[in-house]
Amino acid sequence: MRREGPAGGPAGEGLTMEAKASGQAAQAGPFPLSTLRHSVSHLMASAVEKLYPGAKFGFGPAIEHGFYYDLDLPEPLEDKDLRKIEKEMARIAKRSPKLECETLTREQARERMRAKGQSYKVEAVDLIPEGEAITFYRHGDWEDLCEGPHIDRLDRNFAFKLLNIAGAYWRGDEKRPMLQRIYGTAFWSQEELDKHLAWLEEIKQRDHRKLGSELDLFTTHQEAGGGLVFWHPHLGAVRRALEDFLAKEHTRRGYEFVYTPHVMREQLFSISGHLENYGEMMYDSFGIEEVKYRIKPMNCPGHVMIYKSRAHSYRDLPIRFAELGTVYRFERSGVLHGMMRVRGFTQDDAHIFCTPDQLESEIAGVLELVHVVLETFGYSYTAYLATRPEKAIGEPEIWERAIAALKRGAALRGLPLELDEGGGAFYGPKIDFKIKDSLGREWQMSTVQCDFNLPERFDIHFMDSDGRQKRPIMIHRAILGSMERFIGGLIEHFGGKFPLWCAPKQVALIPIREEHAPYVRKLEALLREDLFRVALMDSPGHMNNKIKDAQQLQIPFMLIAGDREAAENTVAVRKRGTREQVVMPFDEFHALIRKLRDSRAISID
RNA sequence: GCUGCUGUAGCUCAGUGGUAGAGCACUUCCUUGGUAAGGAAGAGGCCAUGGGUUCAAUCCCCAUCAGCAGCUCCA
Repeated sequence: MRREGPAGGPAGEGLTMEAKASGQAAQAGPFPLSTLRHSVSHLMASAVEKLYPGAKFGFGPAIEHGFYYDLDLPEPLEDKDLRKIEKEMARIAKRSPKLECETLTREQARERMRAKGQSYKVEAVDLIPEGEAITFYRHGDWEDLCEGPHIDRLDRNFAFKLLNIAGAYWRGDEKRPMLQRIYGTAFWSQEELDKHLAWLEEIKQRDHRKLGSELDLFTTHQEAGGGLVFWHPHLGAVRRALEDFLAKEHTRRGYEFVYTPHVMREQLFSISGHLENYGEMMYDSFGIEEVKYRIKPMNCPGHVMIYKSRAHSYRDLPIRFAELGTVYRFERSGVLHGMMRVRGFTQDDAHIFCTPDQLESEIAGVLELVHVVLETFGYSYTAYLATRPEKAIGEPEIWERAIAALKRGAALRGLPLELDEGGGAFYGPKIDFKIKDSLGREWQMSTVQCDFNLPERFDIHFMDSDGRQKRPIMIHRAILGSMERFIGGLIEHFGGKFPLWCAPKQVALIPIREEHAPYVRKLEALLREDLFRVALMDSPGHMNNKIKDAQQLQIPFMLIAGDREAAENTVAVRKRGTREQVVMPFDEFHALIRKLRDSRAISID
């Protein structure tokens, strides 16, 4: 899933100084929030110039949750410099609050920027389209080439904070110089700023890498290599629960599970077009008895092999092959990120081979499954239609047919589609889903892709009712995307508080004294027999300590048992995140959690 | 890959140009406790790896590996 990062993800990196912020926050001020933020980025730039004479400026737009400014400075900035800059900003806002606008001709603008040695700005002047006004905004003795608009005065009431420093290529091009980017944010009130900072803090607390170590979920290892995830038993349990759920939903919808090799002859990927179009993502070949092999970056060729293994009648179609297929892709070291961006991952992949007539209803079927699965986790979503990218195979007419089929499939489900121009896979167009998590962040995961090309390349066919060999169509689709990315996202979505059905441990058993251990061990046996995952905390030690441990591990239910409970066959039940306990017969508790589990309830209340 | 930063006990982190500490976790003993941390003792480190500078390097320099904030690119 693509991370539309909250901590200053580039909402709109323009070639102009235009603020493209969504301005999602309530507009409590006299100007739109994005206008305020854009003005504060100017204020920041002027403070930087004061503190670091000779600074050169790039772009400094407002973005989704704040603003940034790209700067070329002789020295690298440190975090503590941000506080210094903030102080200087406050001073400038008080001393020269008035923002004024001036319109210049292109030549004047170029000359003025050249005179100041602002080489990036000189370039920026030429990026302004013909016929558009070229304006400068000034406060005090600092001015910036900028389209505006801005707030009128910098001494209005607002609150701001500079957040972090990072490198950013000039104009987003990795072949160009790297500038220093300062991210910050601003609001019309201190309360709103505080709320935003609390949100950022919550994101930090829920970071899957942090929870991953606190809850003993997964690790990566320097000695094993970056981007390779080791799933510990706790996360293994989560994955197992998801896989069981998926297997049921797929079987119910006529999918059949297959298993294909992880390495295959290089030639296969040459036929499929992967080598040519996806080669830079693939690991080098290696020889087996003089023949070149590759680790697979995708599962499709393997599924085609199975399809090709015999002749098919139109009566066989659609054929739906599903596989939790593990693939390996080269990712540059700097992009690796916990479980979210890795080099080896498992897709909940499937390929549907169908006739042209079946295409739309099959697409609609996939969309239905996507809905059922995402709903189970409480995700809302938006669907995007991704069209032909620059690097693509297949004739444009074929692409048009596929796009039309996706549109009609979505229409069958009444699913509205946003457009993602040029975002398709090299072999066909697709519908991608962006989900919104409990912190309001958007991620990309599910995908449905139409493919007229692989059937052609592998020359697969079916015998139609008219006695002619025809070409089937392939639909590639993944619901979760990758287990790694999806479950990494789930950790953050739930903040480690998994629903009962997929929680690593579902019930903690805590005897009050050691002599109550046999009773809780008896309960453990009953629960395990019913396939519950139980944390039996019967080692010597104090009850309070065990309660603390169980709470910290976010175990949904704690059962505490002493003399009374053992005598009456009851349990004192304490729910995750609460301090109250309810005593009930064990059987009643058992029935309760069975219902919660089997209904895959999101909440344990 | 690029820019900047980081790597000390299983985890979170102190610290020093003369080869190391805390809390939690772990082990053992004591404690028998009714809803978030009982007490004591012990064990645990080639200070990421490889080079260099130095009488001497965990500390300074270089490279490599891994991580962090981003950029670029993606499930």
